[in-house]
Amino acid sequence: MKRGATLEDSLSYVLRQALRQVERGGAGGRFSDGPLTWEIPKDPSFGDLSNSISFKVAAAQNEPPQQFAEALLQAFLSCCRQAGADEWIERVEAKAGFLNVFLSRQALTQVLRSILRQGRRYGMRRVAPAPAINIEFVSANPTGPLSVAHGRQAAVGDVLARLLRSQGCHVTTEYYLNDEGRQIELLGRSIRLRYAELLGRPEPFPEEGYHGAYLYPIAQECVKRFGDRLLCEPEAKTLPTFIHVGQTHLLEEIRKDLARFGLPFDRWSSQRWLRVCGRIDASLQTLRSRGALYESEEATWFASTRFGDDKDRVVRKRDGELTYLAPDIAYHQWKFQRGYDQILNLWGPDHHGYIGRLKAAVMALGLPADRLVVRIVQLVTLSRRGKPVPMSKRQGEFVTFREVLDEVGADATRFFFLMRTMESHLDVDLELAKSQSQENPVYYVQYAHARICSILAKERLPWWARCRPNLGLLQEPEERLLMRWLFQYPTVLRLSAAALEPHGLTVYLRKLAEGFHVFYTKHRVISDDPKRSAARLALVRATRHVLANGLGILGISAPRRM
RNA sequence: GCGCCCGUAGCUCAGCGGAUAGAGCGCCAGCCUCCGGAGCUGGAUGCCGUGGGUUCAAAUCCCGCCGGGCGCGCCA
Repeated sequence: MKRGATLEDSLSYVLRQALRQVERGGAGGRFSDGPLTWEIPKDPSFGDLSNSISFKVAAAQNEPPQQFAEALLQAFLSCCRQAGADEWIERVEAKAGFLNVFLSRQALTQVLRSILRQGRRYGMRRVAPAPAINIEFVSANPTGPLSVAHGRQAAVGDVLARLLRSQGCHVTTEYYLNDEGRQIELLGRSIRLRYAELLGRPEPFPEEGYHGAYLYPIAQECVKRFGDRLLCEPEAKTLPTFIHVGQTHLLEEIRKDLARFGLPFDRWSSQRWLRVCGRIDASLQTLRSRGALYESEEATWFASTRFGDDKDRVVRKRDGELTYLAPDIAYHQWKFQRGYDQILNLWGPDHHGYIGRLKAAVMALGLPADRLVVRIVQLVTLSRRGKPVPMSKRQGEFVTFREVLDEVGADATRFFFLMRTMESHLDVDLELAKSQSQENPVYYVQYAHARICSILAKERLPWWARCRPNLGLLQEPEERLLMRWLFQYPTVLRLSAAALEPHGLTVYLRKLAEGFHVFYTKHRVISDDPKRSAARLALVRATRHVLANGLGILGISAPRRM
């Protein structure tokens, strides 16, 4: 096996060679140059890896699939021999058109050995040069507490970053701060009104203001720091003070939640900063020089329809103010200028209509728009024992991310947020998520890890057994199945990263934990047979590494005891 | 009206072009002299929303319809 290549990689190489041989004999097209991917059959009776390329080639060559599969099988076997890979394979079958590969015991024990050698590096890839990827997510306005939907975005984005890093990418996580504009001014005014209210001089509260009770502590702070001085001056003059106090406070709360969730952003970008250093004007200038802006009805428009958008968009309003699109264009131009190979944004579903205009802007700037990928993370609903929990409590109040974190805890919250594909609506049953018992899938996985730790703590082996465990002794079906799961881990990481979908990893970890629990129930690890104990301890130790690595990528703790 | 997401077991959802459609929860029946029972074993449950099409092969891809959710501002 080539250094750094997984067993799966090597077998793909061999398969490609075999296909080339068979194709040369036949009349068909060049399938051997196309993508060749192994599937992992759910049913182990179909082998450890399987491939259905024969159907495609056979259809093109007008040949029965099974007949082609049999020819491919012969070529595959001889290529294996040539490549010296035949020791990894117990047997290969051509069945109903599929090519099913059964790994040898040697291959599986080799997997075990590489896990034990690599430890936390198992499953990691190294790519040179490392692609640079920027992921921007959460980016909630500092005008209130994080919502449950933000929490889901936080979990997905963070795990995506870790997954991509595991595949050798250089990832920057980034939070874009809308620290200027109408919403922020509204925040300042809302705080001022609460402040006036606390001082016994209430004024009518506007419909569109921020009604949430979380503004009272901020108003209280203003009272403490400034007394009633801020009411003596005109609103226009004191607004910056209210905004500053409010934004600082709310941003601090957001950071606290994210920190509790184990999520430190690499970079915080600010809209205000973009404006101050002239980047917004500059990018509008670029658009103008490229003829993508025009004036109409006293406003400035971006001709986004020329770049595939449904309609043109205003960037500067009649009153001279910029719309939110202008700074966002500048922000993305700046991200491109920073030289990323891929720029990934995670947005809520309410932003989906916005993708078109942003892509249009990137194209209009002459930037490679295909490097910008926007994924929508769908909404979260909460339930309790199957009954929906209303997300919006009173006016301006909603169930916050923090409340869920308080009730359920960071580990379980993360796991539940990652159990579904990000583009599906997600329902989290709070009672299920926080129950520290039977039915909770988080504990199922963590329990497997803790169980192994407690076994390992009991290890009392003679030195000779510990040094060179004979892994060939692992012959029980449950042992083989467990090794099969361990073998799949790198593939699961690779596929999850490629699909930009973390949830496959949570599904996998449940299966791995199940594989362990089944093995554990059936067989004793530590027995009076030192050789067998040593082999099983090695198996169990490898399992622990993979559980810990997988949980690590999910950002979930792998407890030694529970 | 237009756009996006979703309709799969009683509930929450995997599977997203391949072999007999799966898991968890819930329900029923079992398993601790022995490494952690937060575990394991067995059982019942399905016109994969619907009608067409593409394909050797469709829950999966394409089109129509029905049902649910969310968007569609010179708000962000």
